[in-house]
Amino acid sequence: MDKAVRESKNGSGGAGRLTALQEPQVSLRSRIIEALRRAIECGVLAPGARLVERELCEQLKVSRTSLREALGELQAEGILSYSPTRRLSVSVISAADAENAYRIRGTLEALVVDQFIEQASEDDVAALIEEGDRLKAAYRSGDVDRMLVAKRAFYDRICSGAQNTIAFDIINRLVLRTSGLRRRSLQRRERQVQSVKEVDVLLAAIARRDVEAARKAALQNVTNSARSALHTDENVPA
Amino acid sequence: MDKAVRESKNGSGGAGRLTALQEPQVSLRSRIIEALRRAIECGVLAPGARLVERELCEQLKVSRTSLREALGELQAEGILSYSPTRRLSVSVISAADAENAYRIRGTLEALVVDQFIEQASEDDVAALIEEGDRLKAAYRSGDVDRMLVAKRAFYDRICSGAQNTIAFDIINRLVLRTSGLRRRSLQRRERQVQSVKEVDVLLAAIARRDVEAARKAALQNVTNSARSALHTDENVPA
DNA sequence: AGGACTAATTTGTATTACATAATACATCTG
DNA sequence: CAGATGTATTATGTAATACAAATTAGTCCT
Repeated sequence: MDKAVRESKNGSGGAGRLTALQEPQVSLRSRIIEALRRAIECGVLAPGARLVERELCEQLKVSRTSLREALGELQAEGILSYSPTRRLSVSVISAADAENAYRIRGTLEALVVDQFIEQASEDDVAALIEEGDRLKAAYRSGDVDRMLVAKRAFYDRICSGAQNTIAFDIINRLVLRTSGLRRRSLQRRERQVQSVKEVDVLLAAIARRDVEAARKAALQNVTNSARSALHTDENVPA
Repeated sequence: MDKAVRESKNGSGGAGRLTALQEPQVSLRSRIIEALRRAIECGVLAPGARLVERELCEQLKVSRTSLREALGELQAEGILSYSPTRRLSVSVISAADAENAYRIRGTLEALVVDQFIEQASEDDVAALIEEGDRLKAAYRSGDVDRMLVAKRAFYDRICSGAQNTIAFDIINRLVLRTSGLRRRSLQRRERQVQSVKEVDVLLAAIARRDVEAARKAALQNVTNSARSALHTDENVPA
């Protein structure tokens, strides 16, 4: 999944030779999926929101055939779901499932961090640190969308350094599934500050190739996210 | 994914109350997916095999529309993939990816086993042990298909006892992705014998609610599977 | 208001169509 | 004849249309 993201990191082309043009055209389906995903991640389509095929077709200006292929995929991913009565809506993740999603993410992130340290070159580490700077900048900016993008890029670096694309895909899926919850928690300044610190701790551990510390940092990171997202004061509006 | 599997475990209905009839009709799409998945798992469609839409339509007797929806889903799951030249085929998993898949499975299984011990009732444990018996019987029978089914049922029990459906889905996906490799290794008698032992160790640990031992057993189990599947003597035909 | 009947939507599936891309096959040229 | 070029065939991506079955909304009746 997320082929687009992965393919976009083309190596530096040597001058004098033509490089194959990647993605002559991203398939419409991918673009629809991308659009919907973004909409969900950004909260344009809130959890629970009902989706009507015809409307989406009109808004996206695509045929129902293509739309449905995209919807099918998102449903397979679990971020859309059909009610018993066949109505499609953005999945509302239960607290229990969210808890599980976070737990799984925790183990997975610990795993890839481990692999990263084991396999990454010095350059990879440097690149990751740089990506980390961008991530921190995003947190400081307070712009949630930017955080989401930066965070994903950060993961991407770790996973590709760890040479574990599968984990990347799974993590991304999990993240998306909890994006409904995440959003609010990411908006809280204190969480942002905390996140910056966490990134620092993690990067420091990675930089000195301290597997144990890094695993712990990764796990802690997710644990905190979970806590912040889950038992967030639901009574904010009160 | 695998909605069908999940929905089929309806709780015991108290007498005197009507239970909603589940799955009034499994959608055609699900059935197509199921058929293709089984074909892949059983090796009817070997890794690398090319798939032609029209042919599949004819064989399955469904419209291209429906077929494509199914194909899309399987592709999203990673068990089918498009070549850069748009040819669809059963994914051939690289050794590196397989290694990762197994590693991830290892951590996930350790996690759910942990959760199982933490949350399962005595009944759940009893049910799991029973399921384990069936699994062992399957291993002893030497019938690979039966093993696959039993193994999945076993996982299902663990995950539902652990109340972690998400993990179940992910594990299933991973299993499917490596099914090409698995098959051969499952056929080897020694592996079967070994598997029976492993199940016993795991169940024993779970029965006495020994988290550490159980985690270790689960992890060991996957590690062994991986070893058996991966560095399997490729030179069998030689 | 409560209930039954009808009309309008929505979804699942199928068919047909067509442009573009990919492959196989035939031809030409040196 | 090898290699290159052109052409026919097949496959895929996307759209449009159709229609039955299920669902929902709306209307009318009492």
